[in-house]
Amino acid sequence: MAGTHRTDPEADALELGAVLRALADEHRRAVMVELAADRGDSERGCHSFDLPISKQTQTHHFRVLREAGLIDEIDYGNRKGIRLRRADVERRFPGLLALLEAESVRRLDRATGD
Amino acid sequence: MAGTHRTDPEADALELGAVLRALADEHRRAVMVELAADRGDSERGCHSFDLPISKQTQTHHFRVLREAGLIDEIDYGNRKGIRLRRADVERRFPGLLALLEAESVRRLDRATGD
DNA sequence: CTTCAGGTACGACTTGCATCGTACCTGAAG
DNA sequence: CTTCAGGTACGATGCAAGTCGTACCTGAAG
Repeated sequence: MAGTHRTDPEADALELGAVLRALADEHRRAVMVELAADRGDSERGCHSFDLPISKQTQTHHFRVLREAGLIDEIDYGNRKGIRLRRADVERRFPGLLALLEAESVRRLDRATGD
Repeated sequence: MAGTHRTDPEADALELGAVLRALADEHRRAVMVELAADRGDSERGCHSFDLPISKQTQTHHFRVLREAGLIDEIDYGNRKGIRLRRADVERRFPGLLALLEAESVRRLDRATGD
């Protein structure tokens, strides 16, 4: 628990434009859909999303999500942790995470039986 | 009432990605914020949004909104009408329009007293 | 120490897209 | 008919952004 938390914008300073631009990208949205569906809000390694892109690009995407105020990045020096800012996002944009969670269900439905 | 309605995707075929990409643009989001705030859902001319862009670009933006399934375009040949697909959007993405309406309130607050 | 995996910084490349110029269409008004 | 405003089609342009290559840093394991 020696991680340094990096939280960019304050809770009530989140801008809708930045959030929507962040969610417009397919890979970033995939990350947010997974995070929104995990009700436990467990800290996740950025390696656990299986993104089909290079690690430099992943760094870029997680930075965008952090600067939009959607996630925290916990820096362990060597590793990095990702955590959804559920309370802040839900307070500023109530219902947004529910939309992403619904998308998760929709994807699972498409995966099993169509 | 001789307008030809142009409705692109069916109600349950709206894709979250297309919707978020459409809302990521500042001008398109301004249009949607106004539409979401108008509970009367009156048909509006695309001239009534005071967008600081050329008419060709406006044509482009309204096309994106229509293809995303957010609005209908009523073609009068000479003119054009814009109408929010409130019921369809609300059924497919419950809470989304509320987020946009909240943004409208936030903008009004910023305009009057900060 | 060396080695290695995870992550970042910087730069280059490429794609997407917002924007507009030109030309054309449509319907209404003179 | 002509004129004009609203709208579209097509192409060109400029900029933002996603992507990756190279190099470097950090901490853990041998």
